[in-house]
Amino acid sequence: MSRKSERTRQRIVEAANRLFYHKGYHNTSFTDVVNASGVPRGNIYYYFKSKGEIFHAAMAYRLGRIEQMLQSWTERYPTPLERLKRFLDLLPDSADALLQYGCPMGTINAELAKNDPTLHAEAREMFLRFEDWLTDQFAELGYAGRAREFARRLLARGQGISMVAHVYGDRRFLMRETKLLHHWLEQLASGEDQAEF
Amino acid sequence: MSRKSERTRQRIVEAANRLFYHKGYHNTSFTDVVNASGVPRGNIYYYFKSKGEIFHAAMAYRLGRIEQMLQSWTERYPTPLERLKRFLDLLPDSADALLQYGCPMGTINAELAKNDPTLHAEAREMFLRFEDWLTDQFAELGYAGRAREFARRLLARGQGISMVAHVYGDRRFLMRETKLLHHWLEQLASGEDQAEF
DNA sequence: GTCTATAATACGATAGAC
DNA sequence: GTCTATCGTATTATAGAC
Repeated sequence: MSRKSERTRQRIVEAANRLFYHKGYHNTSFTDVVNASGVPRGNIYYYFKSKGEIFHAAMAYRLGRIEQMLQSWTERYPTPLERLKRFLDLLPDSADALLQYGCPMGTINAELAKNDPTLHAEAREMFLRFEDWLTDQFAELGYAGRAREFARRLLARGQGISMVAHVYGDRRFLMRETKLLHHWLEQLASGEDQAEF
Repeated sequence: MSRKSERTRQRIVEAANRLFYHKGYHNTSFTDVVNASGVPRGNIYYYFKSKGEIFHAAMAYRLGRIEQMLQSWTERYPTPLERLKRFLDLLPDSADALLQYGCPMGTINAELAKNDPTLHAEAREMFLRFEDWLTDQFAELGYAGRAREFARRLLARGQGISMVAHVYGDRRFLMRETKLLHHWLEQLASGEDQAEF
């Protein structure tokens, strides 16, 4: 595959990925992808033979970025508390997009979990990567036995905050609730587990 | 409008409402509604002149049921703590549907908030009704100044739990996290606010 | 008010020239 | 590898007989 064709393919993937986030999967048409990517209509079928395959490529692209991000956090921050707090910073850092389109991971999963098991399994992988990484951090923090429980709980808290902030368009809510999660993590790190959350 | 035509109209609304929940709005076709309602094809256009109008009717239907439910809780349970705990019982009570299709209120809002402002405004009304009712209960519990904050937080917690339980298909998570929320409410009712959550 | 037939368009996908 | 023209189907929506 030539360098130019790789770039074309990547243009399609990134355009489709953006549209799937901004409009949802079912509400994104082939024509949308064609227009957004600038690639001639039939040409897309040279790279992907169906809409499902484009989705597959978009999820692979996202997974790569997520893994890259998590790995960079692991390298940059020496303590699990710092890493977990960096994770929480995703919320304020991407507040604009979250308010307008919701969580890129949560909204696509909620849409496809209804009745597209194959596509949903690919979308769910994003959750699993985050969960594994968060589990590692909670374990290193001293909660080995409950690390996965805490990880899943933290994901759910983030999803709830993103969802409600999105539905209400409420930036202050997003910021306020994120602070609460910081407090929780600090309590956990200091050994004061009584809050339980 | 005759009694029969009212029944026909209602059949359409209920079929569409169920489909919007089970498949999502954009993934529900007119043909789906025709098949599910048993009403002849063109006949639907006698009652609704567009898909958007069917959605409007479906949301009005849901809102009526929500208001009916909240009012019955207000009448049946004398204390705000009992009412709030009844609200939490929605999660285990509808666990089967939540695991398969997600929260009926959350998923439709997440889908339409992306880029359908008119339809989204109608879906958001459901959140507002719950929030107002929850706010009343927290106020009566003695947290007048923070009642709306607590109401929105409780909604977000429920949304996060529903979302993650849906994505993972994890019923035990749903049950476990709901218990945590019960503890929170009990702490609030007993005046031990230090947990903050 | 009810129903069938069908229009008009948008959809995902293909064929084939270059 | 690239691009245009177009296919067959599913979509929303209408016309008009009863």
